[in-house]
Amino acid sequence: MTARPALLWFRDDLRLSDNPALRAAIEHGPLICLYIFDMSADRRPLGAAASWWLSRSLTALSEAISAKGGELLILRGDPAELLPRIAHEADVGRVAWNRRYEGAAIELDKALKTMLSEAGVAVESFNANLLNEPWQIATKADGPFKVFTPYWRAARERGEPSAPLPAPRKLSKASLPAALRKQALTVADLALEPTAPDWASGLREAWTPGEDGAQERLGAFLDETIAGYREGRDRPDKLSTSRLSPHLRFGEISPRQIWHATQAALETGKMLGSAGDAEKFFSEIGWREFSYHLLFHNPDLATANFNRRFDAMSWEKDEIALAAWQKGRTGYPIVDAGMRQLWQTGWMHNRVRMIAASFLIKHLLTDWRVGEAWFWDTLVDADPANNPASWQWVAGSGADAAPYFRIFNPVTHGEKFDPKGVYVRRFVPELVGLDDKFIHRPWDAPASALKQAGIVLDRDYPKPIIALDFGRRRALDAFATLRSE
DNA sequence: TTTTGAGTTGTTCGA
DNA sequence: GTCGAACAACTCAAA
Repeated sequence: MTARPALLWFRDDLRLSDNPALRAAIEHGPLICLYIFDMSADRRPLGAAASWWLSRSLTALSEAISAKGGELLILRGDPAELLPRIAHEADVGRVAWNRRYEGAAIELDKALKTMLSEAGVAVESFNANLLNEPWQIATKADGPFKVFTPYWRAARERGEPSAPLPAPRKLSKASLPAALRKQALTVADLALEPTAPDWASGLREAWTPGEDGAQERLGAFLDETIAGYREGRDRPDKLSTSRLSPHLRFGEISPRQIWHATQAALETGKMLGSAGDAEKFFSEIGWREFSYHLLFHNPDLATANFNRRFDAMSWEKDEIALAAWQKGRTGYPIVDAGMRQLWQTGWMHNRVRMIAASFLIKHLLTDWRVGEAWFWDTLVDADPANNPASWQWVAGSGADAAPYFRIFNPVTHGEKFDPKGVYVRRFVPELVGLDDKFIHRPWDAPASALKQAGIVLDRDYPKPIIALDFGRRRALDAFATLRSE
């Protein structure tokens, strides 16, 4: 009698190394590797850019599994219906997965655990994607943290994260019943990549989705980029960030792996960065952890104000201004460069995300959820925790939020963080010839400078869609109404 | 229970 | 150009 197969359900953990569910599953007999493209309306669907990434990442995963003798089974539908059926048809004895933290995903996983257990299937779940489970970090009063610094201090006091697991050398392949095999899809069948029009060329140039691509990027970051990270991370004109966010989003690399690789590079002296650079990098990983902590304790983080006082806010609904922001035609070069970088590459530098988000929320007085939804659709790293937590932070409705009177000035920020306009010129080519002095405020440029650059305002590049002092004043007044009393 | 120190990422104004 | 102060209280987390 042969052992019943074990089923590994891949979700946001598209890797073979440091994958605890995978390790648990291969200990018992033949293996079924499964990915389900979730079609249920109960879960938030992926945005377009993330769908593109998923397509590439699944291809990479499928190839990596095949290279080790296994096979990735891809299906489409509702996991609540599919998983119990597969377990039954394939006589699965054990199911393993790595945990997710969105409210709807937790609900689904709980329900499945019950269903499968009642059907005589052993179910195991693991932490693969966080240094600490959200519930493992708590205040002395046993509550959730609402401020990053004490959260991160408490997390650090738990000590070093455990060592990452190696990838299995070989994978076995369970035989599938014919009925199930007939439903198997290829990645191409999922049709996640755009065709007409094909808007993904900039994404293909910028990224290599998949576990190998993630490890390469980490290696390059630790070999070179991390030097000066502490200050350099704020400079969009330099490639000074890790750009690991989409790899983390899909679990192609784990924070444990990042932590230990960074620590090892630091200790062997191979790294150009200082201990201070590494510490800053760790704290950015910490912000991701904090966002998951917030999401776990506030499942409606993407839809409801963390600070309920903001429910009384009356936002503007200006479709024309919103479209200008989305297309990168606000007339503020740093905002427009960011929004176009997002559109072209599926990613935006963190500093510019804050500037662009602040502009939408404060100067255009737009509900943060509108911006969150746009980023969700256009970011390859659109993350269920980071994205809403960060938008709420900028809005002032979130945990540990900036005081309401902090309204980023896109001109000052541009001049501070992109002093030569290198970033602006990269993504707003119509301003290429404009003098550095006016690159962040073309409307101030004298006629001669515009003429020399071959720019006619409102023909080649828009005049500002809103005056900064007007927008700032309006936002301050609107936010003032939310104060107590 | 009360107190105390502290809190990612800012802006503007006036000396 | 540079620097400090004002902005406006508020909430969190621990002692």
